[in-house]
Amino acid sequence: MTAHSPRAPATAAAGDKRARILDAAERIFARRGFFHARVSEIAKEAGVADGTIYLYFKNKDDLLISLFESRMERVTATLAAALDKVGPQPADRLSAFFASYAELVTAHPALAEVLTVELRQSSKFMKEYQNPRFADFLRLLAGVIAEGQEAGAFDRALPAPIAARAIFGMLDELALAWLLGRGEKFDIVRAAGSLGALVLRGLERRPT
Amino acid sequence: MTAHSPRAPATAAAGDKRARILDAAERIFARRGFFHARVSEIAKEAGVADGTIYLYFKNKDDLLISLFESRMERVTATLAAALDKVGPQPADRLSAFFASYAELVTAHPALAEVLTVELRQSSKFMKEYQNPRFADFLRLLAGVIAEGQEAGAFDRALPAPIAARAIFGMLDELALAWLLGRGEKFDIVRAAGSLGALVLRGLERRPT
Amino acid sequence: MTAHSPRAPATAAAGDKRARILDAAERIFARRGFFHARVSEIAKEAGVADGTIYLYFKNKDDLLISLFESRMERVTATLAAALDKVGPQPADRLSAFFASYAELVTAHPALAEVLTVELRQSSKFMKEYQNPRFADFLRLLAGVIAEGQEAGAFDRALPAPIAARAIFGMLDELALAWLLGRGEKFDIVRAAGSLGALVLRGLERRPT
Amino acid sequence: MTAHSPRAPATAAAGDKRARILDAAERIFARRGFFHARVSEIAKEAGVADGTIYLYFKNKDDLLISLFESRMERVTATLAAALDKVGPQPADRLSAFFASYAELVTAHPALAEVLTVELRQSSKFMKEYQNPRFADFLRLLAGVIAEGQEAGAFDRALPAPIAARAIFGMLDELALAWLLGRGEKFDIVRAAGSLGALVLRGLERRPT
DNA sequence: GATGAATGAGGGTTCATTCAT
DNA sequence: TATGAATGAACCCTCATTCAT
Repeated sequence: MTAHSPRAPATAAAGDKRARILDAAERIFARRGFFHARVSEIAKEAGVADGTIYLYFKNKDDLLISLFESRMERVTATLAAALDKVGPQPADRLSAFFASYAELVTAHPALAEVLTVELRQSSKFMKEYQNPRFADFLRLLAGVIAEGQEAGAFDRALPAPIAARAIFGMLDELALAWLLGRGEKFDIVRAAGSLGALVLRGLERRPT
Repeated sequence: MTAHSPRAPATAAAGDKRARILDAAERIFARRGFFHARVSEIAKEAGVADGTIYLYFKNKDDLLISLFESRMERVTATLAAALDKVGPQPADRLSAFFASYAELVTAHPALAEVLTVELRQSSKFMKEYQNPRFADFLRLLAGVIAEGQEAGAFDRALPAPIAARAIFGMLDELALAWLLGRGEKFDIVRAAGSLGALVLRGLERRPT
Repeated sequence: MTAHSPRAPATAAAGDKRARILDAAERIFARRGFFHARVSEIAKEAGVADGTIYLYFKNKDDLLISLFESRMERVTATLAAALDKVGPQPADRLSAFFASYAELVTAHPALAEVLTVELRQSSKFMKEYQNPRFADFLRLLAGVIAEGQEAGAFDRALPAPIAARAIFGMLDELALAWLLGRGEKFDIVRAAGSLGALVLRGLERRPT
Repeated sequence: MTAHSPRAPATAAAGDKRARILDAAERIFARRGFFHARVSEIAKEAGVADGTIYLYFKNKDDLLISLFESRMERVTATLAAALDKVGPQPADRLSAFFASYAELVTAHPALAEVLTVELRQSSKFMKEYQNPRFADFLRLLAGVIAEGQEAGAFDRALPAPIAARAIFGMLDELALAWLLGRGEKFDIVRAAGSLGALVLRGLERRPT
């Protein structure tokens, strides 16, 4: 967990440099994939020396983890802000989640590619690392569902965390299809809207 | 794919060898991940010499692709067989798909791990390779949905191929959560059942 | 020295097979060079199985040596025959040697390429192997010069074996230039004629 | 050639490193031959890590080509300097060329072995590579002959470039014989002198 | 802090050779 | 004799990481 990264950069330049490396890593990881990405390539893209990366990150794995944490934090914050803008109705909040996620993907495709594809790369990442930022993300989504269940609006058959996980799977796969579907890029925002409606109908309690 | 399999597997043992290598690769890829897996490790697991692998597969990438094709073919065949056993009702067929997928995951966790995680590994795999077996799989699922739409049972708001993709994302993520959730292994078959019901309610046309 | 090659092929087919392998090796060595040539490639070109080559030759090195011996034997025999056709005059004999060598190169470019280039390849060939066939070749040429010296026609300043070696160097380099000079192929027969005349003038004793 | 030498050899030691690798390659190639030489062996001989070689040379082939260029450049410069010391008489200049070449071989046998034997090794080297340094060398020698022809001292029957090539062949073969003739090492300087005289007599125009 | 030349362990792949059939 | 599938030792090269400057 980037224990040795300067958490509180002494100077603005240092803080700037860490961010520049993360930005570069995002582009290179998206373009080449984690394993094919070269540390020297990232350094070049960031405009720093190879060795400089090791002043901010313990190693290449740590760079991926730090990138993931940094971006996932932003994603969760962005979605949380979007949820804050809509009313307390569970249906509205769930719809907003779907819409905001799709907009994020279109606005930041490199980010989406890294989260979608590279997230599953490092065995360290998948098996050892506990991934607290992703847990935060899932908690936000599960919260929306749990609120709906508690309010009596949503069915309780499916535990909220599992429902959240499944919904993330939907959105993630949708993003992947959109990112890789070179020629035939469908309208992901519209598709997310329809999917949101589908899930909503599926969750809503029927009047007996 | 494997353009250059030995001219003619003269003996049964030779024909067996390709399968043994694929089985070994499945286990090693699941255990270590594609990039951390060593070709020599796979050879050892298969009980063949390193060089023998290159008699059946062009290179390590080709081994992954061939493994994926072989297994995805089986998965699609298994699911198709399961669909054949249930009646023509779209709702029954979709439910059967969810249930069978979850059963496959519990019956073949190494296979599931490879399909779930390693599928997204090689950039060659993700970006260059057209992936016809996965297309077959999606076509099977999309077919179930399209039939429901044509029969007037399912809503037409979402194109069947996109719905299929999203449903795959759900199941894939569910499988991943189940596979990696070491301690807290939930009941994936039950969860898939609930998810199937959810999707079904979401898809079904409401009487206005 | 191909001790284990069947010196006296029991059947015509076997003798044929050994010759076919040598012919194939000549073409492949000329095309690819000794080190880049694959034994399996030679086998394919010869229309035999890989293992068959090892029934006739101890190993790849032995194949090169056997090829060299076989061809050098022919070359020496051809040149000796050419010398037999001209009179006993040393000048005529030396001229005939130059002319015949150039004609051999134009008639058998693959052979020339192997002798010219591959001859210098294997360290075994260059340093360990005593090369009796090449010694025969040089002896033939040195003999022509020695006869001239003994007859008082040629100068004795240069020992005949060294003169022979230098003349071979001339012809060998001329052949190499001709073989590799893709576009600008000069007339090697004419050039050899001029060179022969030059050497002749250089060797002839001047009337003081 | 070596397209990617380190950006700027900051220190003298770094500039030295490329030269040390070339020196080591010269010794190892001479000892083992290009194909049997191991890159790790050259690195050890040079006192650098294996990977360091790839900072200065693209690959093993490039190392051979660079070595050849470096050495041939020196050889041509040395011979050109020797020619500058003698007068303008074509005969003197040609004799000086023969003598200087022989002296070079005795002074730098490893260099001579590489130029003589390894030059013909790589098919890339022989067939694809244009070999500008060898062309410079031949041009120097052809220039001496052409000057003699223009001055009316040498016969015009043989084009100067072909004569130069043939003379190189003589000297090259003489060097090879001397290098490999373990026990019976003749006096190459004396032999080159006699050969030079022979060629000179052969080239000189006779008074009719 | 910043640099980037140097390191060297590690691995995918090739291919001469063998041997059961 | 002939085959060709199988072997496995050997090697070139890559690239994450270090450390002297």
